[in-house]
Amino acid sequence: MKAWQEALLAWYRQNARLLPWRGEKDPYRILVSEVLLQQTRVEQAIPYYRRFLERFPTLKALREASLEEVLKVWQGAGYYRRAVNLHRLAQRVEELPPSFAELKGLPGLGPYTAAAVASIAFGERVAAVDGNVRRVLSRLFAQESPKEKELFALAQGLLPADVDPGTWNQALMELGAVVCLPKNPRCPNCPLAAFCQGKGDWGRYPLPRRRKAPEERLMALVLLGRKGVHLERLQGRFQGLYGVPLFPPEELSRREAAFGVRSFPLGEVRHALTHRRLLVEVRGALWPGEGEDPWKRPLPKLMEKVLRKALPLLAHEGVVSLPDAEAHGVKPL
DNA sequence: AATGCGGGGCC
DNA sequence: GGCCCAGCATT
Repeated sequence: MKAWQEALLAWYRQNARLLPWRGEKDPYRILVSEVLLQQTRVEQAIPYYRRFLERFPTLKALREASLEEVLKVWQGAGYYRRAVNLHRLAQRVEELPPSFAELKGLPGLGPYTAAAVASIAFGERVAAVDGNVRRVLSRLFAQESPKEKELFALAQGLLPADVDPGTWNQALMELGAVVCLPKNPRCPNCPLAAFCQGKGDWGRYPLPRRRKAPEERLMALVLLGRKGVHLERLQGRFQGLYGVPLFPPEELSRREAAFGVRSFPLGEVRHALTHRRLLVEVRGALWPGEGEDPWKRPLPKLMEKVLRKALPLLAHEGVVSLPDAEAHGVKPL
């Protein structure tokens, strides 16, 4: 084993954060943690990890739950396909297969998550390359734009013999998460500083690829019926969750005609996604249908904003219960 | 290889 | 406001 590998492992033994899934043996619980951690910071994932496992403690419990129930627990965590895929996975297999190759075929498990579960839960010697590992290795070996395949081959070759692969993978990720940071890396505190070829100008490794999120204009139509708001199951973006009709502005007249209403403006809502800046004009109308209480459904954050903007309409005749809304963090204007 | 998919924290 | 996060699926 090389000196830098010893240094990393020694650092990890001393500095590993105490996280709920550290030391966990149950492969299912490790899987849940890894899926929740996809593109999600540790601090954000922890409460969902606890909530999810309290409600679905085993693969069997998850399998027997309804998708909507699963989404309700996932509400707020984002990337809702992860929840859908986890639910599908539970239907697909009785138990988690103990190998990287088999795990990688399951819904929602790509190369990273399959490798993470295989190495951490089952001890398989396979490298798990996430954004942290990519950044750490890019800097350590001064690689500006390493390709994914090369990076995996490199990481695979770096797995030390006689070290638990799950521990090694986590040590590399931990370093990236708390020392080898994207913006302000703490090189003076880094156990690998003496070995790092990219330390001088860390900004080059890896080279950031920039793109700015374009703006997208949409309209949201809040229809207030006798018993509440008209909700649809959303398609595409926010798939599986619920919300009011959301569409491009040019569809307004067609939508109004379909519902038999004339709408009026309630205000604008801005919502930033990673690759889009949404500018949503919220419109409302009284509608002869029934509708329902929206706060009982899994809603994306955008729809919470839309409904908050529509609060003056919702308060109309007290059809929608404001206490329910406030329980969801919605405050009157 | 590029794009869509959430939400939150940090600068 | 931009950037990034223990990525995956689709094209």
